Amino acid sequence: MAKNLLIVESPAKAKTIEGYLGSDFLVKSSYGHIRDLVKTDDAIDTENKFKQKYEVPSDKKAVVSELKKLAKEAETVWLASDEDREGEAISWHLFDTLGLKEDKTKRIVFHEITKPAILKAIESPRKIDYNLVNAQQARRVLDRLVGFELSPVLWRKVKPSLSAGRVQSVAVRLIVERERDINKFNAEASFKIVAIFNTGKARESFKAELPQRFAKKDEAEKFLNDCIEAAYSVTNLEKKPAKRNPSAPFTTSTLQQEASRKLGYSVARTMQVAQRLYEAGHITYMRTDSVNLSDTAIQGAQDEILKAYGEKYHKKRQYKTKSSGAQEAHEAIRPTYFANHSISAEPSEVRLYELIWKRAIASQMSEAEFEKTVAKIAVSTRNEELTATGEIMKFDGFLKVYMESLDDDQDNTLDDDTDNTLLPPLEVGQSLNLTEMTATERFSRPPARFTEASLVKKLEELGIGRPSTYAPTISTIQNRGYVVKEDRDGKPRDYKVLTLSSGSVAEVTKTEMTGVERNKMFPTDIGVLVNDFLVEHFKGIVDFNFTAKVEREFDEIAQGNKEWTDMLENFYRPFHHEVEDTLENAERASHERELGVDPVSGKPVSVRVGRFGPLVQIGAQDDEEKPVFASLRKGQMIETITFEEAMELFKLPKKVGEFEEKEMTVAIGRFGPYIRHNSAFYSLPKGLDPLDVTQEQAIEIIKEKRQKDIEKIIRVFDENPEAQIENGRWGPFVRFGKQNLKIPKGTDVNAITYADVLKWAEEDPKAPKSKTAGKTTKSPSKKTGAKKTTAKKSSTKTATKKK
DNA sequence: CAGTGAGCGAGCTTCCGCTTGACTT
Repeated sequence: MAKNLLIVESPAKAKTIEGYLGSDFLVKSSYGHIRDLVKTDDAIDTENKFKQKYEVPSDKKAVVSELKKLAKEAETVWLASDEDREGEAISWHLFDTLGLKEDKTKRIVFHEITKPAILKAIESPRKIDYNLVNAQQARRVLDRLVGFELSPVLWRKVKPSLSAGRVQSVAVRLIVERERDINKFNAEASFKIVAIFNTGKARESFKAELPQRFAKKDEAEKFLNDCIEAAYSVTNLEKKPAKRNPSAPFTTSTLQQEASRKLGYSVARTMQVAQRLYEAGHITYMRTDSVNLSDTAIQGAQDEILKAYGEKYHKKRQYKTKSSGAQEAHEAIRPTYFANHSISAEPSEVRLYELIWKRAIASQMSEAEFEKTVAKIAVSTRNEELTATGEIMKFDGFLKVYMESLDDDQDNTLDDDTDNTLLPPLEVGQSLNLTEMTATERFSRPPARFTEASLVKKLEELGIGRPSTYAPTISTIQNRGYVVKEDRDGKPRDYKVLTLSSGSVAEVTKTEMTGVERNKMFPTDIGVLVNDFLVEHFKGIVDFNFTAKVEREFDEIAQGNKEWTDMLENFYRPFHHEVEDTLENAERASHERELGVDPVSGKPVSVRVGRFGPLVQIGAQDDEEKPVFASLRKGQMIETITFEEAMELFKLPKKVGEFEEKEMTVAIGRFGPYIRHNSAFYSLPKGLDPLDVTQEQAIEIIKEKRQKDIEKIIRVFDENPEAQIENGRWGPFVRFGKQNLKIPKGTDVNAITYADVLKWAEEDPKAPKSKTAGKTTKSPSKKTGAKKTTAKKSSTKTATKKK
């Protein structure tokens, strides 16, 4: 048996480290935390120094008993969890739960998984740092108290099953407030002047712009008119060098942002793919807030850059973290081997790997060098000067491999399409010919809505949440129904363009789409309702600086300058008082709004959140005649819907006639307007107003859809017409009655036999097999099905609950 | 004795951070 048992948090890490150490060491993983507060309300005794009740959750029982056994057999147990607050607590929980002995236990730490780093760590073991452990307990207890006292307030005052917490409630607040900022934003129009000049020589035309804009069309028109007779000349030429530095290698948050911008991945997808890369040994750990690279990594990157691009492209760089809450227990995210420019894996993994490789390599490369030229151009009839800028790259440096994308909101002042292109050779005093000049009406832009990734960025800036929780938090606030991620169509908007060419000024009106959104975060009515309630009654908790404030106190605890129970005492007493006070005195939260009076019935029209979501209602609850209801549609909210929009909702669903002796109904659903006929759904073509659909049009749409469905069928099996091969959205699949079957990779579609279909149908996990057989459980909840292996545990749990 | 108001029933939901599978859709 091994003399030494070394415990780390991640099994992939354990495997790597085992390779570095000799056979004297057995390396195992705790799979993160092994203990947590019990789920019940008595987990913390607030009257008795916040004494906690911990338990080993059922899915950790096996790990704990194995570690216990191995620890007993080992001479020395090395606790090698991460070097941060949570890691220290994991070590302490292991020490306590496994029943380790003080003299047989050593605590070690390392920030990078390299052989020298580990050997060095083993040479300098220490004891568990109980100040750090206490800081973690304070964090854990505070989060539980906040979450488990606030949530029940919401159940009572808003709706059951809702949740609130230090992190999620602030995330929702950010989205709600951004939405309000956008709603109250007034776009201001101004006219932007762009001129195209030429020097008289072929292919030597370029663009210049007036730095200032005109607020009024008249002013812009006057400028263009003044320019008809004007002469133009270069008054000033300035050339200056510019440099651009590469970004630091990825952290969890920056990886999520770039994968979102460049690859269109959700934050959850990014983490899933990164996890696979990590487990396959392609990249270092993906949950990190550090931009630091190990010495071996810096050397590895240097070797690769010298080999692939030459010395001129290399520059050794050390990065420092910007976010204050960072705990830096790991390295930055980087490829394990810089020599692998790419890997062979699933396409999603390859793309993410290449992104990580490029970013890490670029971070050790030299800066890109530019020469920027700014030319000022005088207009003889006006005082203003036009500006032309050109930029040429003198040396590409890191741009040879990597160029970071910009956020939408990094350029939100005014619509802009300044492209820095090449200028022809110019001289001061040189006169220029005007090819064309335009004055285009542009509008100031509202603040950008959050994407999942830009929300993560904001949370990180505020020090809220950790790398391991960004993705789950984003999921939670969507699962609770506080926010939705969706597309919005936007509205057309007219703008004017004045053009001066061939000596006269002409005006045209053009149309652009505004407010088009893709994959953005929008608050729901329930999200707004909960947020406003929390902001009104628990301002301190949903304050953007709350986390930063308590983090400072956690740091003091970690340094041994503060008692963790004192800190909690100071926080909890007033907080709990607010909870009690709110439960007792606060009104039920409601956002009911009266919109007006229905001209037909003379009854009031109002909007509110109902059992199944936001609704409009004509008539009052206590009327003799029952009120009429309609649900709000995608994009409509209680706060902003108008009387006219609300009344429109009652016009649908609408019958549009009969076809094949069945009624046709037009309505708007989750995916847009549709016709329902004989329990089948037919989408309306874009641009057709559902209110205008005639019987003839509806029949036409149904027939067209049927025809298209027929065209999708590749083959029908002779043995059974219910079985057919169809062309689907992602390629061919087999339709077998109500089952949709995947065709296994590499199968020749033409060679599929009916026997194959029967076999696949049998193997299909979704197959509607004999469900009723054998299952006699009284509570058919999701959990009972999922936890077959832990039947024992659930029985003990119910037993403890009874007492 | 009838009507009214208050309380109870009986079980559920929920936090944040650290880790992977094992599930279903």
